Amino acid sequence: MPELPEVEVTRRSFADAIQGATIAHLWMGKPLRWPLGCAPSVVAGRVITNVTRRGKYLLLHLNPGLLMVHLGMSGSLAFSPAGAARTALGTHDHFELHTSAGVLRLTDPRRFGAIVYADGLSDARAVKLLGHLGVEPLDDGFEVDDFVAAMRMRRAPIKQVLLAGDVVVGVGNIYASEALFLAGIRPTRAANRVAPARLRRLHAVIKQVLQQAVDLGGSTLKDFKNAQGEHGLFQTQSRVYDRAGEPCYVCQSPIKRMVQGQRATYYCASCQK
DNA sequence: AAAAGCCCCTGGATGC
DNA sequence: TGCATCCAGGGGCTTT
Repeated sequence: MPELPEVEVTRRSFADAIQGATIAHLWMGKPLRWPLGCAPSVVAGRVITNVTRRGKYLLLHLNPGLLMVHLGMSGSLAFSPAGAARTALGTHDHFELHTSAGVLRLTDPRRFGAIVYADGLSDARAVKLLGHLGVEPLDDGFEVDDFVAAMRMRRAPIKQVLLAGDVVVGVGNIYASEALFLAGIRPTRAANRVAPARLRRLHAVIKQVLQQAVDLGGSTLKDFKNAQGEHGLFQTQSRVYDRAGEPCYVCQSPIKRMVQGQRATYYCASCQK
């Protein structure tokens, strides 16, 4: 589910509401991808000072401490303001953070998601999850010359390099296919065999497509909703993702589907070289 | 160092 | 209707 746009849309949908709140109680249901890393009672009484995002991780900054939230493939968060009615816990609800401002709940059927506590960003547990991440594509630090240089060092298929997240973060399976289409690059092409001019174009369209997706509230393929329960609209704008056999909007040839690294890739064989 | 596979898990869609 | 198979927004870990 959640790539950078969905995670960012989720963040914006509850960050202001929960900022400044005091944690009353943390509840964990079935095990997620990793253990929380502390006793749930450890965070009780702490204040949530801010909610930020790094790649596809949401970071709840506590005073003191840090809760790293990852939505995996099927996770979503829901925020219920204090006093508002909320549904009973369901089979797939595996985390709740009760605060003075309301309750933040994680629903994650597949349980690839995670909630991990660290003492701070320099804590080993945070470094392990965040330390290797590449640059943020929507920040000023996403510099075109650095991007081109980094891609020129990699021999793997360019789509896999995008997904790996160590050059640039947040580009997942949907937006990798979309960006490569917009840049006219075949997903299987070795990154170091892509002409610099096309890499520069790729740099531009990564920013463009991610920003567009954020503006549209993300992609809702099956079940994505932000923390206010609203779904996204980007999927209606996708040029290639999930369009196998349908005509390319540019040249009318049928969009192709293939598998790279156990993930589906969509592309136009005519527009992408 | 980098690349390629392997899993973790559940549910929905599809096919026989 | 029932059962088997395939597929799904991720990514750390292990092996080459």
